[in-house]
Amino acid sequence: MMAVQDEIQVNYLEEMEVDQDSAEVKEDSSTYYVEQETEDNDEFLYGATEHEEDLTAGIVRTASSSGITVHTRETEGGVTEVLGIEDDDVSQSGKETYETVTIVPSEGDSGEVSYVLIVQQPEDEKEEKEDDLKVYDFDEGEDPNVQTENDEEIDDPTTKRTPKKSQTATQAHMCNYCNYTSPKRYLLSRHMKSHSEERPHKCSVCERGFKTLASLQNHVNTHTGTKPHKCKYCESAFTTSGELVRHVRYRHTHEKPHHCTECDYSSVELSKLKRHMRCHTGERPYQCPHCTYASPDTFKLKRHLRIHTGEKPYECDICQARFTQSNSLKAHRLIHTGNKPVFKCELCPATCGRKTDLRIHVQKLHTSERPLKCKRCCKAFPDRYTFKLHCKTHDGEKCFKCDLCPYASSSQRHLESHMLVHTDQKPFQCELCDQAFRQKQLLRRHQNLYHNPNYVPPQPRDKQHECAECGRSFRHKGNLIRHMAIHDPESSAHERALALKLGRQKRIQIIDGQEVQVIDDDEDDEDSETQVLAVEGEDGQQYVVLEVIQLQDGDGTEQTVAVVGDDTDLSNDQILHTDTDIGDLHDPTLMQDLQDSSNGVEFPQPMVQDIKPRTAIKQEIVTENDVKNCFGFDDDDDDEGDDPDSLEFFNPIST
DNA sequence: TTACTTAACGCCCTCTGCTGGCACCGC
DNA sequence: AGCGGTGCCAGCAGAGGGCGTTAAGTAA
Repeated sequence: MMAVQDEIQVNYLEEMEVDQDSAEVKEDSSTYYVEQETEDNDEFLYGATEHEEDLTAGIVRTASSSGITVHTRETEGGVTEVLGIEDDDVSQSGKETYETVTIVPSEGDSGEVSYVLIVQQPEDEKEEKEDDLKVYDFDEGEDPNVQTENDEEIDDPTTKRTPKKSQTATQAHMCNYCNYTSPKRYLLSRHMKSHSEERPHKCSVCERGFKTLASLQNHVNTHTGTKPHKCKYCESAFTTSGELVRHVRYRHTHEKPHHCTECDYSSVELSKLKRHMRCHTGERPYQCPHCTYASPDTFKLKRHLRIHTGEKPYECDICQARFTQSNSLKAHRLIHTGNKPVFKCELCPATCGRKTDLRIHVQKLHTSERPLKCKRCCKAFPDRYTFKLHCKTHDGEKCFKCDLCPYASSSQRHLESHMLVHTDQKPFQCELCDQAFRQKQLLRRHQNLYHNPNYVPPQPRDKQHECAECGRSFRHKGNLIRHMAIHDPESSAHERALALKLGRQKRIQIIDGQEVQVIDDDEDDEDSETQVLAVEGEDGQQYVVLEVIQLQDGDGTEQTVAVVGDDTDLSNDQILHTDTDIGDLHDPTLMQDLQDSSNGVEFPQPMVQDIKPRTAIKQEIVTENDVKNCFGFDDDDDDEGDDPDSLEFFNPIST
């Protein structure tokens, strides 16, 4: 800090300091932030206004804050030069106060380079200012210890040096270390204690020292628990009367004399209002040394620094998880206690664990900028929730109808897949052979079967559907339902109706004068294995039933037929070409997809298309006897030997 | 000169809101 | 299997409340 002294001797006008790290320009107790320059040359300006102009000599910037405007210039060498400082109030009054300043590098004790800002006063003000300064001038012959303290005070960015402008040189008693003056000698004497680190009044309990007897007495009271100032509204008690008064204002009278001029905020303490004002000005005096974050107060900076230090002072006593903030721990603890609050949505049955999540829920599901239109029926809905509710009304309804044939589906995806039949497109081409498919899963299954030697078909499922009457178990719910008819023969029609109502769809029906239900599968189970049936055709050839379709006779009556496949070249006119070949039977997942996508397809007549070896499916009318003969059908599936789920059994290649 | 009051600083706390990662679920 | 929607959770920051401490003002 001797550099300061030297400069003061030469050009003793007014000293300011610019710390290199924060580029912080301080004048007395007010702090003006000129600019912050980080390692990556990002620049931050904490001021109400900013002006930047490129000049050949460098970049000139203007930053304003708290009624003071600071003009700086960055030269080519990266040196920031403060050109001048303006008092906005004075400037507005028309009085020119533009000052010339220079920045002098100064090496501090810590090794960090600071800058001393020397402000050049205009000549006409200089004399008057110097007269004033004489009043507060430092005595060069002061005790060197005292001088050191003063240096530390200047180095400390939090140190305030508040001149009392109202005080004049006519007051008799003046402090030699600061601008304090007092008409009373004792007051100055008392004030001088603030400059001294001497603490003559020692606590007998903890040996801590205090400057005044009153301070010691208050401290001793903390040891003894003596709190003489008791609140008349509650049980609280305090060591000083000031604490009690403030407490009463905070807790009981809610008297808030300090009002914000920008908003309706008011506070008990002025310091709180000052802190509050930073949210209006955007002032962030506390710069993080590790990143670009700057905080409006010390606590936030301290809290923020934990990110860099990794400090997590809050530990869960149950699971030892650690947190940087106390409230994070508090929220975490609720997981263990089970006392999680439940925030119920007023607009739907949804509940959330936290208020903020409920708000997001309402935002996402119950607010929408524009109405949502149902693609199926074109109705519009105000938000996502009502839209989703509406969509459920379409469940089971085949809203997606083909324009070229009577096909209808409950899903847009299925309709799109179906349309490939009309366009004869097969977008999924096998890269290892010339096979192509209409569906992605068909290609995948094909590649597994023919190009992947490591492919292992999934295991058949357990028999999870048990009859409550006799204890027999079935793999498929449909079989159980059918089985239940044994116990109550009169209920079959009702059960079928119920099954249909529940959305379960019959996979195979043999129409031969009378309806025979062969097998159902679990529509509600995505993992359900496909019911694959084998039948024997009129030519004695065994066929595998791949799918069941509805046909219309000439008289308009519907007939259900089974689509079957074999491993032979087919030349029958009534051949339904699909992407499926016999190998499909190895892949139950694929078969499920196939049946899902073809279920309910209404073909006015069979479609005859190109036939390729191993990709042709022969369509046959199969009879009940065909099926029964083929299966040795005994009306249940609890025997592995005749289990229609058994792919091996139904694989025509293996037979 | 003393004792009390007031102002100011600073620390710690809570409440709140936003964000992003993650897991789960349904399509 | 992939993807989007959704809820849960941790991390983090903004804002403000409450109080301990100290210094300055002031009346007795």
